[in-house]
Amino acid sequence: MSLVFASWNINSIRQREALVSDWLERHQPDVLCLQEIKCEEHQFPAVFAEKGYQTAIVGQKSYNGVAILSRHPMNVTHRRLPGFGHEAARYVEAEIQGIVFGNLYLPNGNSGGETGYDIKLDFFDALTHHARTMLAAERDFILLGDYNVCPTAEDHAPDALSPTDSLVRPESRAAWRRLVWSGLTDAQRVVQPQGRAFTFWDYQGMAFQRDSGLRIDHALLSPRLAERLETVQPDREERAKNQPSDHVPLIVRLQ
DNA sequence: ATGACCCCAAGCTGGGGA
Repeated sequence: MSLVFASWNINSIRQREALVSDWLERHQPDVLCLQEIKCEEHQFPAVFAEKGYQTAIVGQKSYNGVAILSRHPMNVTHRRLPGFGHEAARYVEAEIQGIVFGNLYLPNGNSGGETGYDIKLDFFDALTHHARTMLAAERDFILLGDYNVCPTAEDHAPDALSPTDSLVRPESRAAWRRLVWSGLTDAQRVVQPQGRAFTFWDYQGMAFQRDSGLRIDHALLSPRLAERLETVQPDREERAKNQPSDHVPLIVRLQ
């Protein structure tokens, strides 16, 4: 039996309800993790529940917000990232089919000066601690979402970012490596060790047409799940749709 | 040096995004 799940920063679920509905019809994933839903729970479209998906929504007004849609029974385990002391709606976690799905929207870090950037590193520290706790307990888990980090120079087009951008700052990349090297597997880099696998293209400057993109949406797998990995694919077609999100779904299939 | 694009809450402008 295979399991298909995806991560998608949707940049307002209310603006893109129809796009997501259409995508779900065509792909029929077991689980879809959304970020930047940009609404409160009571504003989240009802259509997904009507289609038979269970929903776990952690929202707030205007900004951030994450949600998990699941075809299977779901047990919500966290509505905030343990150890992260900020109120923003950036993490929701649920156990589905014996697997823990941690759906995260990591702070961008470019706003609010160094104080704002430190919040990004704080989130990374808390996430790494949480991952190590689950590794020690030998849980099967996936940490997926918008990490707002390009792990290496191959993960952004040469002209896509300033060298001082928080997505490529050395401290951001070091924090990423500390997390991954705790014992997790970057799914995309198993099926495609090198080269471009962008998941984001800016709205400005014809970035998609020029393929001036970033790889910032990631799925990290615990050891046993890494053994089951079949395919990983950013769904680039979605970026060519009318009024798309600036991110595309990252689709993962496990055996 | 500035704006570019898009979303949101407000309210016709500004913050945040990446």
